[in-house]
Parts: sequence; structure tokens; C-alpha cells
Amino acid sequence: MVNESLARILAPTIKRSLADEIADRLRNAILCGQLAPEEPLREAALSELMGVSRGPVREALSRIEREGLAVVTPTGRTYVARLSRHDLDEVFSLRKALEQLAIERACMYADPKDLAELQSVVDDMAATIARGISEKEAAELDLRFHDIVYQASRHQRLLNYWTTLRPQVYVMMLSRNVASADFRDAAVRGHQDILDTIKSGDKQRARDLIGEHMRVAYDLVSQSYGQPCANPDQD
Amino acid sequence: MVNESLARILAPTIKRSLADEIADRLRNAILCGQLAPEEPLREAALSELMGVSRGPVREALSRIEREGLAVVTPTGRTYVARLSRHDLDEVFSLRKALEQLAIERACMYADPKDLAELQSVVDDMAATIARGISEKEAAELDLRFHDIVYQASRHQRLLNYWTTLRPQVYVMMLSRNVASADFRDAAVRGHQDILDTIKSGDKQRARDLIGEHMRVAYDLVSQSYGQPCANPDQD
DNA sequence: AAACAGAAAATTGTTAACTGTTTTCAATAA
DNA sequence: TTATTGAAAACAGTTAACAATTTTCTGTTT
Repeated sequence: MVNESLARILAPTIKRSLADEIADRLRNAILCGQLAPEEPLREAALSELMGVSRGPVREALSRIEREGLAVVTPTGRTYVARLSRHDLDEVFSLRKALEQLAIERACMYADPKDLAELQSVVDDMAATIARGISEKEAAELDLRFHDIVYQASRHQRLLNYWTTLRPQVYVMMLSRNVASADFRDAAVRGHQDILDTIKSGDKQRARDLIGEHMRVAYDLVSQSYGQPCANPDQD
Repeated sequence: MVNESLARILAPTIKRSLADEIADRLRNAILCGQLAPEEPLREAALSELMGVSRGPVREALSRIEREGLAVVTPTGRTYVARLSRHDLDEVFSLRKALEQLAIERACMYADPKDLAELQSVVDDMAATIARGISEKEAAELDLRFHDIVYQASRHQRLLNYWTTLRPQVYVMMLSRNVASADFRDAAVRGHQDILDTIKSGDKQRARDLIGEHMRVAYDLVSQSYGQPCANPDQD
């Protein structure tokens, strides 16, 4: 066998089906707001617009639906999802449960490479905030940090679940307030604390910290969603 | 508007696509062991066997894969999944996180109908154990109890996640020991305790109880999967 | 024997046409 | 004007054929 870096360069090209690409393009269009909530997603129209047949579009729509970015009526019509406060509560309560599991395992399994990547994201955050951060940048840096935590948790199923929940979290973060003063002040310190706790290996403290982190994230996003829910989960 | 019972009778027939039905049949075949682990799932062969075209079969296979009952190679070949100890650890750690969220919410939202259904399952368990319970019956009654907890949690996304995880849990429970003496002795009391705690509304106690319940379930199934993992999650 | 190359078969990815249902719209009646 | 009906259009579900890729097989070479 040859050396490792050559193996990486010559590694088998990962097969991406048309459906994968179509799903990516649709997801982007929705996340950028080019496809607004409630807008119908018609297989025929999309396939024509995107220059492919209905098959791959159909498959892509099914993924977009799984990710919660589209909803399907009982009669099979698909529309871009409009996320309500109820959705917000569901997404964040679920996310909290997943993140707590992820960070516990990250405490056990994170290797130096994971830790370095986490630190690099925190540093990026500090630098970007210093020169003025946009909503989009704030959301993407934040999510990238958590992506690495899931990666470090060494739990394929957990990562899959996060991958399907992630786009909804992104949509909600973009609906304002994420780059607010509160965020700018707290984000760097908050994520650095989490990283330090992962390094320390203190699972219980990590759990508590990420729980609080989720509560803060929820509150921040919550302002854009009308009157809050009676009991936004305290424990 | 007419009366309620008539409305129920004349209610719209839920549209089930061919893909839905094919997925059900494939899932059953796998759960019954008629399709053994590693067995290839070929679109053409299955479509012929099941008397439909490849389209619905393709869609069904994608769902079966999502449920973890099948795996797809990088080149698109699909096989019945063989679940390893590593999968067992993943499934049960994830399940624990989901169940803890579910039961907390069940403490808040369960209505008398949910509680009655839970009690009825516990009673069924007692009766079935008294007359000799099979592996299959044990697994199905156990899962039915937890289904109701998720239903009572009033959390659509959480229920969806459970629905995709459930078949893997079922497979693992069937791989022996679930109807063992340990199970028979503990199952009824264990589930009754959980139900009573939901009734009491004590979220923290419910969380702890279901956490312990998951540990017991893990240990029971674990025996069939070779040497245990270093740290099967203690907290 | 083991490794390789090339042809043949098998299999998935993609497309386009067909079928049945749902939705829309316009004409008609209350 | 507001319901109701029926026809037309739009749409998703399904199928079958085609294209591209992967796997298997077989003969050849080392």
C-alpha cells in the first residue's frame, strides 16, 4: 500500500446522485429565502426548472421534507414549511436532548484534532465579531461549532439525527436576533467555556452547560416568534 | 355539520401509497427473519416478487434504510443490516436520550386517555406473562407501552424520531433474553412504576426511572452481543 | 496458482409516458 | 351574492424503457 496522503488524494470519488444535488439546491433556495414559506414545490415545475426529470426531484423533495423544510399535505402536495412557535419549541427541546448526549460523548471521545477544530471556530467567531458579524455568519459559525461536537461524539446515528434537525435550526436562527448585542457578547465566552469543559472531561458540567446554552439560544430566537409557550422546558 | 360518530365513519380514507405498503411488507419480512442479515435487496428482484414496478420499491428501500434495517453501499447496493454491538450501543444511548425527553413531557401532557392506555398495556403484560409469554409478545407489549409514552409527550418530531429508531430496537429485543426470567419478574412492576410516576407528574423522578429502565433493557439485550463496550454510558 | 484484462451480465440511476386523483374554474341554480 | 355542479387543468403515483455503472465471469499471462 502507498502512503496515506496519496491515498487521500486518489480516494474514490464519492458518488453523488442527481437527487443529492437537487436536494442541495432546493435546500439552499429555501435557506436563502428564494423559496418562501407556503410556496408550492411542484415536481413537474421544479424538474423543468432544474433540467432533470421528476424522479430525482421527487427523491430530493422527500429529503427536504424529512429535514422539516417542506410539508406534505395528505393528498401529496408539497409546500415550503412555515415554522411556527410550536415548531420552535419542538426543535429546541429535541436539540437540547441530542446536544446533551453529544457533549457527554464528546467529553469521552474528542481527540486533539476535534479540539483544535473547535478552538479554530471559536477564534473565527471572535475575529468575525470584532470586524462586525452578519446574521448569516453568526448562525453558520455557531452551527459549525456544534457540528464538530457531534462529530467528536463518535455516534453515527446521533450525527444523522442532527443532520436532519440542523436545517430547521438554521432557519430559526436566521429569523433575527442571532447577531444581536446579546449574542456578540456571550457567544465567544459561551463556546469557549463549552470547549474547555469538553477538554476537562467533566460530563455532568458539560451537560449542564450545553443545557443552559440551548436555553439562551432558544430565548434569543424566541423573540421573533410571538408569545412564548407556557413552559419552555425547565430542568 | 352532522354528528360525530357519523363523521368518524365517513372520515377521509387515509391515502396509502404503494411505497408505504411495500415498505411495511419488507419491514415485516426483515423483522420476522424471512430476510436475513446481509441478504441483498435488489430493486428488480423485489419488484417482480411483489408485483409492482421498481419505483415504489426504490422508495420503500429508502425508508427501510432510514430505519436502520438496511444498509446501502457506496455504490448503491442495498443489504439487510446486520446489527453489531456498536449499533446496540448507539441505539440504546440514543433511545435513552429520547425516552427521557418523552417521559418528561408525558408528565406534563398525558391525559386520562393516555393513562388508561398505558394501564391497559401493563395489565396485558401481567396477563400474558401469567399464561406464558413469547419473545415476540414480550417485545411488542414493551414497545407498545413506550409508543404511548411518546404519543403522550405531544411532540411530533420526537415521535418521528422514535418511529425510525423503533424497528432497530425491536430487532435487538428479539435477539433473545427479553422473555427471560429477569424480564418476567421485572417488567410489570417496572412499567407500573413508570406509569405511576407519570401520573404523579414528578419529571425528575420519571427521568431517572426511565434512565434506569433503559439500562436494564440494554443489559438484557446486551448478553446476545458478545463482549460489552468499555463504558456503556453511566450518568 | 495468482494476477490481470476484457467481455458479459446484473444492477442501479434516470427519463418519459401513462393513470387516476385532486384542484381549479366557470356556468348554473338557489 | 352565495352554493352547487360539472368540465378542464394540474398534479402526484406508477410504470416501463433506456443509460451508465458495477460486478461477475472467463480466458490469458506471469
